[in-house]
Amino acid sequence: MPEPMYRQIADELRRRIEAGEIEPGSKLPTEFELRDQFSASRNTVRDAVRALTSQGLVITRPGQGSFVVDTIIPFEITLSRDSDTGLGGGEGIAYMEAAKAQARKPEEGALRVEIHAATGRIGSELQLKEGDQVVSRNQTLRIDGKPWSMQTSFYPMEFVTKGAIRLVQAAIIESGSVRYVAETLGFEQVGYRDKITARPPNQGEVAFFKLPEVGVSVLETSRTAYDRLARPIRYTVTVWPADRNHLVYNVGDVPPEIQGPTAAG
Amino acid sequence: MPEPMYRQIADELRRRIEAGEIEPGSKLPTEFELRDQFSASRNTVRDAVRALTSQGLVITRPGQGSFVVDTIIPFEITLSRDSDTGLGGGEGIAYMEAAKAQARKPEEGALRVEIHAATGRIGSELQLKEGDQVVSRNQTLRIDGKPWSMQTSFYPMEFVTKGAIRLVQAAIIESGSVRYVAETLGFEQVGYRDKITARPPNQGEVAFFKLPEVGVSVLETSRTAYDRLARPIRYTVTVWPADRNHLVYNVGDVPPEIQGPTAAG
DNA sequence: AACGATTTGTTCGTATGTATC
DNA sequence: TGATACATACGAACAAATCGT
Repeated sequence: MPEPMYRQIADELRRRIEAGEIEPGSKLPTEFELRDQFSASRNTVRDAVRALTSQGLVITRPGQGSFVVDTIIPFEITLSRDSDTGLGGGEGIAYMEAAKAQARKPEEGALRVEIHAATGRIGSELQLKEGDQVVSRNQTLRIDGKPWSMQTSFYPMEFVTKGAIRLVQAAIIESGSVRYVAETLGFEQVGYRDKITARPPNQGEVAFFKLPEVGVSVLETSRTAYDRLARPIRYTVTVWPADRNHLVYNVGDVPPEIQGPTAAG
Repeated sequence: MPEPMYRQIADELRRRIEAGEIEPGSKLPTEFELRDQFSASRNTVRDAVRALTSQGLVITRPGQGSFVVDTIIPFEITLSRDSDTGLGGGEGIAYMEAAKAQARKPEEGALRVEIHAATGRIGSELQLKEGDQVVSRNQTLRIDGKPWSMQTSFYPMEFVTKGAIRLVQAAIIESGSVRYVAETLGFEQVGYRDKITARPPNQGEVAFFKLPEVGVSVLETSRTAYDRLARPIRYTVTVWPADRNHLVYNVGDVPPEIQGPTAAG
């Protein structure tokens, strides 16, 4: 009894997929056909197909069938600072520009502004006291009509009372929030620390990004930005479905990329 | 019929876990107990528990039970260049030092050296011609006895024939491969580009890292390093289980972190 | 718009295997 | 060795989504 039957079936199907016998986007045999092919019960072949979905190789669609996942051309987003503009990568404007450069059509979703008490991570990263308030500015981004990323920035509420009024308005700040805070309050962003992790999507992310419930991870970046006096001025959390986003950091002297992601194939 | 029963059960169990009614590391009721509690069949409660495992909330152990996942203190590894040493973060020596700084005990696994034809991504990133050879140097790293990361570096075989003989020897280069190549051949690394993605672990990674088959993602970083003349001198792929690793990049002027990851809690 | 056929999703019952204590 | 608990496997029935007629 080396391997359970459902694994043997899964391995054989994976072999067929990787050998190109079943092409990306095409339909697998139905569960009843697989049942006959492998002389197993329907439940057992379902276990096999589920093993493949959990590895991100296959998706199932009720009423239609099971399909080999279609290859998505990932969007490469550079999160290190652009040496020309000096802007941080990956946020608002920079993201939009990067998308256009890769011949994609970006759209910004509605901006949602909220005020909360600074809790846990947000409070400690912004070095706030217990009970201090923060403004959160949440925005979604789509590329070519597909939901692509979800970003929430947190600012100390003190920034608003000190004059950065537009932070609490649910309207996009055209020049960019970073520049707005610098011009209004004099807090000039000189650097940031990004922390990156990956995890399965939660229920809200599954719904928003239309992800399968298993087989696709999300990347989460959290960025703390600092001003010249090493004070934290912003904390931004971004969620990126890993099937359509690759994050890029350039460190030191790096030649420009020859082409978009298609060239790297 | 809003939600299928197994989802309702999963949601209720998730609620209990998140409310702290079932603590991290502790045992869930057995499948038979859950069957009685929820008046469902054993198969249905199994579906519920599987939903939780696929979200990384629970692990099941044959003969023992199902357990709420234990919180792992993630290891934070800075991949941007250290401004003092000028070395790239995350590799060999730098990784070991970072681990020690976080009061962890790092160990290096055996080094595996192989020679291959440069295919696909490796060939294009190193700008090699069809049929050119590459040296791969693969190494695993453990922290506190647990497998932590797996790294493979690729160098053009030409480097060896030009004198960097130690690249094909299965022995650790104490001073670091980067410095060795610089000293031997004069290819001094001045920068690198990291591309980061996340995906479900493959079978080999599940086995090596002892990961559950669902619920944990791996981060994959691929680094192309360049010399002063913008020539690629190295391509390194590293796999990091996301449950125990956070990647960090510092961009611009960033104050040092006050403490290890425990402080950020 | 309605219906039937197809295909996956959900639920149950049952039996047996395997890992752990 | 036995008891416990999860894993695998099969069979069956009905539900729900999709598609074409």
